[in-house]
Amino acid sequence: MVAKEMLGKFLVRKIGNKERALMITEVEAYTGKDDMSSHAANGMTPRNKVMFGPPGRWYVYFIYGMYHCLNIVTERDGQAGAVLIRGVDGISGPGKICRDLKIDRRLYGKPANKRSGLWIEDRGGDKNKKQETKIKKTRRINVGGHGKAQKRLWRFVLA
DNA sequence: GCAGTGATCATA
DNA sequence: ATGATCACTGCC
Repeated sequence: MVAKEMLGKFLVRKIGNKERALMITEVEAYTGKDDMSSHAANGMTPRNKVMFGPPGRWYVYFIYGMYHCLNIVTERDGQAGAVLIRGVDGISGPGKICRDLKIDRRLYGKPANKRSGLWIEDRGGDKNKKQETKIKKTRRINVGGHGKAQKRLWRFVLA
């Protein structure tokens, strides 16, 4: 699973001429119709369609009337799947990350690269391997759905 | 524990 | 057009 490989990498946000790089500490994986807790569980809609597209693009959605959440598409074109970035160094909670980094629907469907102003860098080197042992797996937070999907250990946290 | 808040989606 | 739901947060 791609999700845990993202732990320890850096989320870099460019605002104006300033860059902020924050280590990713908490993620959750979501897939498609085999995952009842996923936005993509019931097929493609205008909101989730980027999840079905090629990987490496941002899936940003607005929720509860006041927060955005940031995901990156991870599965091959045609296969729904994304990883929700729930926590970075110094900020915990997907809503707060988007608020602090000024992430909103304008990034929806944009690629993760410098051009879009939001991307991921691997600055870890060998450190990542040591962190492997410190990754905790838990159930996902606040997901709907039922049974098996809720019990999946698809939340990964860096200790 | 739960209110606040509005887009999204199924239903019609 | 309407109503239920929601991958959240902050305050109680």
